[in-house]
Amino acid sequence: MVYCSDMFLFINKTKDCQAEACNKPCFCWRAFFTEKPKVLYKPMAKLAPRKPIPLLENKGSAASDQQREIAEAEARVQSANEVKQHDFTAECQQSLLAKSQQEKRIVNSTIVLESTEEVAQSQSLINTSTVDRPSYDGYNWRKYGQKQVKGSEYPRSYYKCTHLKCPVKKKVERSYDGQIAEIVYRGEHNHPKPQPSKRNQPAICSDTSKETNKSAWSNQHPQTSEAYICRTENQNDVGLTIYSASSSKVPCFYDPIGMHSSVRNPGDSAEGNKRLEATCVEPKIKRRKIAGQSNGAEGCEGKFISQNRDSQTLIPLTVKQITEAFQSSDNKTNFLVDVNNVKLVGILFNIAERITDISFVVDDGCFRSRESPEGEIPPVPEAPWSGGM
DNA sequence: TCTATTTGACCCGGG
DNA sequence: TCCCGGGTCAAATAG
Ligand SMILES: [Zn+2]
Repeated sequence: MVYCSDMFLFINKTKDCQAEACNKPCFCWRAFFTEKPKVLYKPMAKLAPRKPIPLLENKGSAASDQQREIAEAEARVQSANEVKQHDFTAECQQSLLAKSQQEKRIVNSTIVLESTEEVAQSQSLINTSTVDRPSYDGYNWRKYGQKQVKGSEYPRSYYKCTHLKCPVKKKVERSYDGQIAEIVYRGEHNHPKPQPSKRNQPAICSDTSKETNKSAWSNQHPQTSEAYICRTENQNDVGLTIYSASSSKVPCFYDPIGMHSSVRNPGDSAEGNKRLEATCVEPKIKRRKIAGQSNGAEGCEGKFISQNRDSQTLIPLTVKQITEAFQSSDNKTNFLVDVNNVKLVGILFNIAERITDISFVVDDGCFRSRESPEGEIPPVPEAPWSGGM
């Protein structure tokens, strides 16, 4: 098995387990890979090159590449959601819709792994080329603010989709070393992904400004209904970063920054229909005048504040949660993960040097793989360490 | 000249 | 009512 280095493995909780025989709170999970961001956050102003860089142009500085990677990571997060849409059965989709209001949070941590290409298939949506070509998330974003949030040690950046009238926004928190601390998407795009035109790609800000640069655009993916992207549900997406070593058989995990391990679950209520609240944007009067608070502007701009709004979040998962990992057979590597006190046995299937699938065994013994039809419970693969889970 | 980012000020809901 | 803090605006700035 060949491990791809610097990749993130995101594990998404897609829905609650509905197997009849299962009374326990287990879930269905699906995973996807993304590259591990390495860029350092540089709070410096005006460092970001605004000019979009033609795809493929990047072969340049490592720094650029790193930046791109971060962006891609984000993109994948979002794309994963798309993927999700495809993979699920109608039933699942309904389930998702039910929760659509909830914020989507994805956690990640680091692990090692291989093939960057990831599970590519599913993700083909996004990336496609192994080569860089950042696809970011395929949408164009404009940064409209940055702020140091109180509870967070990292600055939070605010982005808006640049598409006309598209209400989608995203908040990105990134650690100084480039780790994605959290990404939250709100709303759903009301337009298809923009075509990858080298020109005119509004900075895809995937990150703090400086990184914005070079973006190569991507979007290659089939259109997939992006309409669903943000509406997906999960509040508990968890991600693992797999780190790795090129050919080692056993992944070695490490924790670059001692990341956050908190997996936050928005309170989420599932109800609520996801209609984006229309924001009535009225011409606002300029606010920035003198300190005197002027009468409030009269615009009533709806805010997507509640957690039931569509959104997604990326949260790092500490490596501690990956309690064990090792290769069990020719094309499988197992690892044990502890997510919210739920023990998951992850199995990375690797065929032809490509990771083709990942499945998890929840502590209740139910086994779910991305493609597993609802209710079907494939035999539980035996985990080498099963004795001590 | 144009466009995107930076960044401090402002808005506004919650406590 | 005041204060706090997250989110947003928009002038200034940079490329
Ligand atoms: Zn959009």
